[in-house]
Amino acid sequence: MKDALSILRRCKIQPTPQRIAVVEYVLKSKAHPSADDVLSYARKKCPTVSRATVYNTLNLLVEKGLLGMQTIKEGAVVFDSNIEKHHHFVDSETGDIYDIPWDQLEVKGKDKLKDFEIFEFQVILRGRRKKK
Amino acid sequence: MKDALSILRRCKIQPTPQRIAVVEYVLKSKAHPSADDVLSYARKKCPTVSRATVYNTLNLLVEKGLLGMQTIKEGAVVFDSNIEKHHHFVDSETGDIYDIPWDQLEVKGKDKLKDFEIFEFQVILRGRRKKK
DNA sequence: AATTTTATCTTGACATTGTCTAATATAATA
DNA sequence: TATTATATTAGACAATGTCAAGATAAAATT
Repeated sequence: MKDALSILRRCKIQPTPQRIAVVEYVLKSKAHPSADDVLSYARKKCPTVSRATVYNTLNLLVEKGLLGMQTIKEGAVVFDSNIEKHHHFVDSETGDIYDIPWDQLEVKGKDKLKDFEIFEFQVILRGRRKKK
Repeated sequence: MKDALSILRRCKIQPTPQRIAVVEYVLKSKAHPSADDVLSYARKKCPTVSRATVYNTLNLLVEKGLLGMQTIKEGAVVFDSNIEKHHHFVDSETGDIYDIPWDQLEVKGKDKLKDFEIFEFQVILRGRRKKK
């Protein structure tokens, strides 16, 4: 029940060869592919698939909750005159970014991550800023 | 002692009108400007300043530790077939992204952030993956 | 089956973010 | 002043993403 076709059907997304190619790759991959990675793969199965279709399909999958989307990679950067360590809160509506003082949050459990040597970390929160 | 000129001198960055314009804006702004925001402002003071110079200067400031840099905004996105909640670890050398199971980390203190209504959050860690 | 309607795809144009190079300008040094 | 080193510029380029218009295909209706 994990083939691309039935996944699409189950989510009421009309299956097409293009969408199947996208889903096959993206839902199996344990890496974190970029849209362009997906495009490259999809073109192997479906050489005429267009960039727009890949983007549309990925967005569809995200809307349906089948796929997560993370803005971790570089590509759009903002600068921060506050060079104290701090966390960030992003207003989902406006995109505004607020600094959260470092000592307001505590992250426990990092020392249990044996596979990783941690240079730095931060908490990113998203939501809505309350009006005063 | 907080004017752009002395800041640049103190850090042994040769002051130029272009750099001063960049520093003035970026070190005072409490918002989180993008490179393009900085460019726009810098051109008010220094109409001929080029995109390259702004980028160069921002990178210089980051290298010297005068400025923080965050990749929070959208612009380059990766997708994630793991739709369970989880945190992320980014390998600083390779750029590889690893999922950290949700229950491995705990973030305390969120309820003290009275000004914000939190829809979601995650911890982003950066460092080096240990080889086995 | 034929036609209309609807959904999907493609192409190509465009915007944004960022890097790079070659040429020029400026400053520092001898 | 002549030389050298450092900064700046313009423009080309690449990557990521959005959008609109027309072409295609599928579904629904008659």
